Amino acid sequence: MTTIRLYNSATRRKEAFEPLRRDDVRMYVCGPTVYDRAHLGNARPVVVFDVLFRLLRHVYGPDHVTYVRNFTDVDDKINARAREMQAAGDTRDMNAIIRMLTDETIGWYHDDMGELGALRPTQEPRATEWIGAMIGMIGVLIERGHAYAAEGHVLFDVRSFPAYGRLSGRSVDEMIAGSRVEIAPFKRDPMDFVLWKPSAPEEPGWDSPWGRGRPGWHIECSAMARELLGESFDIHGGGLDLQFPHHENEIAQSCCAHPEGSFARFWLHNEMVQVDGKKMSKSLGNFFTVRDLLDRRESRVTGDMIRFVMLRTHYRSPMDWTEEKAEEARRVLHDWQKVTMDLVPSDPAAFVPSTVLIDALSDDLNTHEALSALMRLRSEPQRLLDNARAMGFLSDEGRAEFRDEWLAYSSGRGKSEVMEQLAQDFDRLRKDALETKDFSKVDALKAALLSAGLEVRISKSGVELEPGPHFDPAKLECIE
RNA sequence: GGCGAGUUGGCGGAGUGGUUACGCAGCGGAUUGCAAAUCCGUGCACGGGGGUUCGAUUCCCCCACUCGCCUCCA
Repeated sequence: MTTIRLYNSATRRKEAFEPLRRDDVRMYVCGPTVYDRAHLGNARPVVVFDVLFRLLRHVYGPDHVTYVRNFTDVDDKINARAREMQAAGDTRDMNAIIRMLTDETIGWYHDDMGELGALRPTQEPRATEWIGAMIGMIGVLIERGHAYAAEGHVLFDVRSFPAYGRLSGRSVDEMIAGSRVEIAPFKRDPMDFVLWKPSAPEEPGWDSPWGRGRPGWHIECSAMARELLGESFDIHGGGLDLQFPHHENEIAQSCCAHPEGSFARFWLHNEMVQVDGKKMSKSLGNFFTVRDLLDRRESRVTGDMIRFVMLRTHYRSPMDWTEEKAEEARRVLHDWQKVTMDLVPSDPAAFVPSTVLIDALSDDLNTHEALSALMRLRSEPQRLLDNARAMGFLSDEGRAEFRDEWLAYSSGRGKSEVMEQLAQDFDRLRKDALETKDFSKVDALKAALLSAGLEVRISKSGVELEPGPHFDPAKLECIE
């Protein structure tokens, strides 16, 4: 049996992973707040934890892993976006706008993350569908003396939980000393955080023992994790920027409401995506969305390419998105597509992944090494295909798209009479030139073909044309 | 200011107490009218200082720099 070793943020060590129950490995990952297209930073944990999900399924069996990732569909940023839309002339009431906005954003998210080769989690709960569980948990926290109501709010009393700050390695006193936030006057302690807050009449709100209001951000994960995974489960993942305060608060809420459980045993945090050495974030405005990248016609970026670039960097290191990395990914993936084009993927149930691949991934998700292992499999295309697919690359859709384009624009095989004609014309031109020693016409045509991204293969038996990594059909039209 | 992570060849990026992954680029060769593609070969490294050690890029200490969190954020 493969032993998976994972770096546990809670202990700051790489530890051998042993699930609580081998027949039900449980993982929770913080999902997006749905008010906008996912940017590249949002995509990183999706890809990273997708790899972990796949690895767990491989080791423990596909039916023995439960992966929960939430959608935050109640949040001040969503409310703010709805108000913006009203200001821009949308006449619907706020709740109607929000419903449309969150539904649409979730659809986009599924589309975009699907193109990155990410499997859907086992469950994707929406916060608004679990408000009752949140209210219940808040009630328990008040009963147990870990929370208090004040001016329509309910606050968590951080002083009631001695372990507060342990995950992120800080103490309440130090944080207060270095605090730069304004402190609401009704807080007993400056670090106390909101479990429930009142809603204005037009804002989304739910009736509760503390009046009409909405949950604070952190309680949803605690409540949904408890409902769907139980008081104790195996893995909790998310971006490093969530470690404090979000995950710290989740631990406080869950452990105080359910002291009989241990909440998550392994905490995994992925590092940030950077642009020009700075974290990509919405607040800095230096972000671009996955969809921007996929739709930018001239760069022709595919989901596989984004996935490749993501996994080329270890998940605990910051990752810079650069043109050079995208190009490397393009070149490698084009090659993989080409050499596996005519093969049929093995039945995933019967296929045994490469030991090197599994060993690499089992060592705290060394995806870089795993990709190197795939590259070394190039001389065995069937194994390359099957192993690459196990890593989420070379999907059926991507392969079909590649194959169609390749056949349409290569000579000698496939369905392209135009390209065949072009190759023959080129060959005749070249043979003439060999007689006359005047290569100017041949060189001009060759340069044009190459600049369209075609590979021009000249041999004694003739000329072959094939699309290369940078092939662009649009450029072909200029060629006479 | 507090806490944490990092600094590897031209670039990206693993890893290891001794024999230096891998990819790209570069260089040389085969091939070609010249190329492209392909194949073969090849040079280049571990931020600075001190310590432990027979031996450190790898362990320890100090310094410098970079990044992140401490406020919404994946």
